[in-house]
Amino acid sequence: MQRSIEPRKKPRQARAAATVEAILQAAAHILEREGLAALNTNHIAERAGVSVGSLYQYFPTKQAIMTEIIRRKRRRLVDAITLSLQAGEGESFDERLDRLIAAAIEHQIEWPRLARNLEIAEAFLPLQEETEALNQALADKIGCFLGHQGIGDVAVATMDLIALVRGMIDAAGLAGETDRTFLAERIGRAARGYLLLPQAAVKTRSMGHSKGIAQRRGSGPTHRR
Amino acid sequence: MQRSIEPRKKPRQARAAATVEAILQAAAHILEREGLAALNTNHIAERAGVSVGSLYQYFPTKQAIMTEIIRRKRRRLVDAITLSLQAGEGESFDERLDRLIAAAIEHQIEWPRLARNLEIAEAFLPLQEETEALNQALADKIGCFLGHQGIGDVAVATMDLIALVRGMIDAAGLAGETDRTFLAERIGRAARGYLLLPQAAVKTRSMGHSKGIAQRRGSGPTHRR
DNA sequence: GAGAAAAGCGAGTAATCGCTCAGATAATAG
DNA sequence: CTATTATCTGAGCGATTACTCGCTTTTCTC
Repeated sequence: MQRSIEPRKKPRQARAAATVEAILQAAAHILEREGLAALNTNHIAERAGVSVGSLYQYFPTKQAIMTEIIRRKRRRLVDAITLSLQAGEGESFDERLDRLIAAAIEHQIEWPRLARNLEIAEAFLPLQEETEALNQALADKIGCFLGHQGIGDVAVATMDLIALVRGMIDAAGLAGETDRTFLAERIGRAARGYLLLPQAAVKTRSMGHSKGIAQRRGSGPTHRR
Repeated sequence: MQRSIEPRKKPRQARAAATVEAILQAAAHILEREGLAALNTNHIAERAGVSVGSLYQYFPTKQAIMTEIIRRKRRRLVDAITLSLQAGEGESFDERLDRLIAAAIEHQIEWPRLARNLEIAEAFLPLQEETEALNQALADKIGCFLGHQGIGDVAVATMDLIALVRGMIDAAGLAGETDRTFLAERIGRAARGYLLLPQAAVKTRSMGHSKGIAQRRGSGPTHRR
């Protein structure tokens, strides 16, 4: 039932490498311009200027193509975050936070529909593990940064910050915003509020049927199963 | 090319109404437990304990089923937001904000994968108009609430707040969190930071190739096309 | 150059899945 | 009861599309 999503074979000649690039390029292009529904293997091959046969030499399934695109994008994100943290070494907390936010915006806002369609495509791919790993990698880097700031629960804070930043950038991107500075300023306010405002004393205003065990506080997010 | 997404006919007998409910129930169940990829009409019918034929008596297309689920969920959201604002009339800003956040959490966290998959499914449905209308309805209510707080650009603020809150709740839900109080407190900090922290003077630290026209400021989000 | 290996081709196959329709069954009316 | 209307059934049609395979062309090796 479940077919492979791993690449089939490595290209050995230059033209083969070019073919692989053309395929990925074409798929990304279709995702940005025509949407997920238009993404079928015949169309990808056509747009890439190769035959379906060639496509299937390097990717055993259509999902493998999407997987590779997602993996590359993730690699770029991790790199960008890493770089932005390195670049800001020695700077103030505020400056470094701004760098982080700017890097995230730059990464996500350039091709907003591609970004969104990739997130959607993930729903059809068996990538939960890799997603966890990515989040872990980001959490490590960002958590290390936050750790120096006396933030309490670093794991939770990291998850929240990523979610907050992603949510706001995605919404802005889909709304057609291109002014990165304005967006960065707004995200910065939310992030600073999250990180710096005092934690409210836990008023136990009961909040509906709280059917969970009162776990949590300083042990990281609970993962299902 | 585009088929209808409106219900086909109203059930007139009790058992027919039960059939419709069973179908919607089954579809939602599949979305929560098995994911979007497993959502096909044969499977829905099977799980609902009816035949495909019956399914197509009430829903002309598969998309019509998803549309109905989404519409119901939206109706519940608007109702919950409205109620939470009414309930808090006369209370302080802080209390009302907390009510809003609690309502959003209650709405989104119960079936987190269903919520996520519905958002994804929307990408395949011709619901832009309704989505705009929903956002407008929420923006009106929330904007009216925010308007009394001296927030500058209410439209942008509303969009940002919704994105921020949704992002954080979704992430927490998918991570398996069930402690609503803890989550509400964190979201509250981010929201308050966004709303109450002073807008930073616009430092023109150039942020990459800012290829957009410097539009924006106080005129609401720019929508594509 | 010859031979081998890699890359490319694209018509065709097979599987999936949305959806129909001809007829069976149940509820309701008179 | 009969007639009528509402509901339900599920085998299978049709369209889409992921994927294969036998063959050709290009590049590499010696």
